[in-house]
Amino acid sequence: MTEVPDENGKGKRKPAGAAVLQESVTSAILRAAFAELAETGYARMSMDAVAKRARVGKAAIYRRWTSKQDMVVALSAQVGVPLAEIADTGSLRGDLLAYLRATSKLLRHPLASQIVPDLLAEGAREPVLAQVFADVVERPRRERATELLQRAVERGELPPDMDTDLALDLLFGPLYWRLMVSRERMPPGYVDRLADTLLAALVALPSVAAHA
Amino acid sequence: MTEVPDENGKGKRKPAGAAVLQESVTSAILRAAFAELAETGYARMSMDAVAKRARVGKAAIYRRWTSKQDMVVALSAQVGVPLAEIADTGSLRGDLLAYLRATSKLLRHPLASQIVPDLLAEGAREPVLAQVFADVVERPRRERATELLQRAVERGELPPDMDTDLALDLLFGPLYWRLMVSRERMPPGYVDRLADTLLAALVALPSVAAHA
DNA sequence: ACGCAACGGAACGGTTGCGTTCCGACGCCG
DNA sequence: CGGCGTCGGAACGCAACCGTTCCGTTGCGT
Repeated sequence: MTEVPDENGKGKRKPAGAAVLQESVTSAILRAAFAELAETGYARMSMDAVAKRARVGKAAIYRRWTSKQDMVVALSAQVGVPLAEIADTGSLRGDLLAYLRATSKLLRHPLASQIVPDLLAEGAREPVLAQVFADVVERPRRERATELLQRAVERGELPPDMDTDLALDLLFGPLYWRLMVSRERMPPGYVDRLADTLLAALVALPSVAAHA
Repeated sequence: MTEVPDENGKGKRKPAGAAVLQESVTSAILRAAFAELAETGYARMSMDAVAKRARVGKAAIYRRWTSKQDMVVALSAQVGVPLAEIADTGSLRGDLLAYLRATSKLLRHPLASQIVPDLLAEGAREPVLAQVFADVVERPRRERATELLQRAVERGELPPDMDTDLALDLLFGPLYWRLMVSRERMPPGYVDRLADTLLAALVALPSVAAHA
């Protein structure tokens, strides 16, 4: 159900459409759905609007996916994967900065910044959305960040019995709060100061066993 | 437009309804809208459903508010205000713990935890929702937390030139991330460990002027 | 005792959306 | 060169929702 057909199936066609040259119908639909999702939100997004924006008949959409939900799930799966790379810069502080900068750039993306909170909220009602979001965004990010912390432990920059669970919340939380919830602008040097503060917080982190 | 009429207008009535005894029509509507908002989400919430759940005619709703948006704004304004109290326990650590516990309890409320992210996401498209959310939830919280930090400065627990902006993100972010985004359960002692870590982070906070 | 005002409930017209179906056009593949 | 499959587009039936209007009922204030 969820599979996205390869670009160009058996029956190929030349561009044909007016403006969108050289683009397959499938990718035109997904691109339109992405934009529409950002503008309108999942709940209000209409398939007619997607078809219209993609200069496509609705039949072309339902030939590929069985429903709006199915299409959005496929779209999320395709978009979510490539955004989970974190570089190894050789030091914890460098890795932190790289991660914070990458995340900040991502969360400032005009489309993503609208879609992420929307799908997150909708996920509370449509479990399949929450699932794909967890699998395709949340988990990869968490894994990359865990590797980042593990590298610091191996370098001796962090203690081995560190509370990873809490550390991850410290990495993700403040930046997400500022950019997605509070939505205030970041003053110059904000990311650098955040990195320094997180550095201090991480080395002061109680071990997993600590209870008070 | 937004004003909520006093309980019981000129033409009073006894309960009349079946189950909901002793409850004014207005509060029955708001209660139903709150529940419906949590279940369905703002975009999908229907006025018919609210009326039905409140055992009320739709006319009774539109006699009070002009639209769904108007009603939700009034509802948010009424609910949002009382949740911004933070105690003065005499020490920064005590205040932090009190704040974290209070917030954690609030964000675990089954209705609020559904409504908050939903209205937040919707606020990106309906500015009036974002506005009321900022005025009625965000700003009061921010003010209380600023007072918390200010008290710590006066006690000498934090430096006076602290970067308040960054400090607030550290206070709000991790807990919000865990409870609203990641939505994983909090292991025993989590809040205490978070408080200790934040304590360390706050004293290590660079001053406002610092750039690297 | 009476009238007024708000009540619950049902129905309205108009709009919107979903998912399906049908159409004529067009390109590729054999 | 002829047929097959997909194309864009329009229309369909059906359901839901909005906001309004009307109805007969019910209780409070005078």
